[in-house]
Amino acid sequence: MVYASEFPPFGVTADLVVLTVRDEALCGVVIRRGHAPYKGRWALPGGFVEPDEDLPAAAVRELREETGLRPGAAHIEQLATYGRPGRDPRMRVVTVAYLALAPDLPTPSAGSDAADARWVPVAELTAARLAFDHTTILRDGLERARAKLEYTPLGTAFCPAEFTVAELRRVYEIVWDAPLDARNFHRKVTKTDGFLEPTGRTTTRDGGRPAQLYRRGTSEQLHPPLLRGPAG
Amino acid sequence: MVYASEFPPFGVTADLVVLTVRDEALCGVVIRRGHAPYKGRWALPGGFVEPDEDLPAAAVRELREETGLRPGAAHIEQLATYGRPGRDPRMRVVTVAYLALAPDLPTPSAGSDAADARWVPVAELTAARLAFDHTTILRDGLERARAKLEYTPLGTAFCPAEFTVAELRRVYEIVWDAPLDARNFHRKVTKTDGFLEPTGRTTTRDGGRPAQLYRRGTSEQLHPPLLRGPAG
DNA sequence: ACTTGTTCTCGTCATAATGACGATAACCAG
DNA sequence: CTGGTTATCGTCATTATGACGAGAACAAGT
Repeated sequence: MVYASEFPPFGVTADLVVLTVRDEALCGVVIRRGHAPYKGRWALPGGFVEPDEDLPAAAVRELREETGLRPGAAHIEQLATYGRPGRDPRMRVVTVAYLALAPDLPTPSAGSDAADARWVPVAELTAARLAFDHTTILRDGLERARAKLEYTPLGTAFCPAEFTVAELRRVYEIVWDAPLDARNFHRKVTKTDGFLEPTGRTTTRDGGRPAQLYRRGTSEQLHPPLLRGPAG
Repeated sequence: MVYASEFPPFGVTADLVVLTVRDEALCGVVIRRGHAPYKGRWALPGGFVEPDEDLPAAAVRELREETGLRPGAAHIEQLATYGRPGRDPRMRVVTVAYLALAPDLPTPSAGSDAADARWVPVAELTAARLAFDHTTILRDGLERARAKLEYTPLGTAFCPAEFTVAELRRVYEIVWDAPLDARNFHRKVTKTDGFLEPTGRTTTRDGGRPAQLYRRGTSEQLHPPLLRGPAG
């Protein structure tokens, strides 16, 4: 690999907005920074892309190294890229941000690098002053996640492999921070082709009458979408 | 600016998918490459980001330098970032791609760098073998543009400042490559709040009965969206 | 002046999707 | 067996959509 002198060298990092729904709140992963700059501040997990590493691979690697999460269950997609000069005081860095949506997994064992990784409710994170421009990245990730629930079945990425309609509805209510009518939601998700696939099994883990268990269907898009209010 | 040795240096470019509607076809800008690699092949306009330049600024600069287009009229947004190792045979390059939607402007005067910039129908471009992974980037840009027409008023970015409903409908038909019912389309766009703003003036440039002229409204999102068929 | 061709714009009707909400089913705990 | 809880189905009014009829308002030609 030759590095010509004709082009300015940039550092490139892959950072992640990792979201889950736990304890009735939408939470994101942050890690406590161990050294300057922004020492002691919360930051999104991430790090430099290696010389021969693909960008999605770097995101997955950082997710595993810094949070201990297995990428298998999570949905990961590219979010956006941030490169404002001065956003890293040390040098010119371009950050390719990824958005990961995961079911509620146990907090990673504080082994390896993941020592200070934590799930924190996003309400606290958006109010806090994160390192670098990570507050902006987090906000963009949140808006992307909220929008994606409208026209894709990705709400299921927050659920375990098998889940009930009510559990999926709680996901929507928590991510959108708005109450939904249980009966209309049930009608919508069960009648939209390809959204849910019944397993035949039932569960009573939510109390009350037993609920059907579903897994995610095959479609990538919802037709028609499940829209938030006109305020959206 | 210090370049620590601890991180691998990347080249960073800003490339553009520039789309317009002209002569009843969706067209994109390509330039003919003057030197290796891919000498003589069509490529998307773009180039290296400068050491103290913001990413959107680099995209706007490249657009102006390589195509002579004034960024004022166009809509520009970040598309995605491409960084697969080996995508540029010379060195490791990460490309931040931008999507630009512009009204039909005259072909740039073949002055400056824009000597070999051309508008080419996207049907030809997607079939051609563009330089690097630019075919992939172009496809992603096309899909983004098609999707954005559904739930934003960005179809107006392809129109001049004042336009008729029929002209906007032609944009939709050409971008989606599907016929639309003129009467239903008219009802939809004129009754969706914030989509169009009447100017009071009329025109007969399309022949037939004079048509109202509109400009773009203030809303950023369409509620409800203007969906393509369930085929998605 | 009148006809013809064109496009614009409004209206009608059936169907589909949505929001609001009643009612029943099926479990658990006491 | 009673009351509490949640799941699921159904009803009804409202809204959005797709298909299409019909008149309005121009230009061009006769």
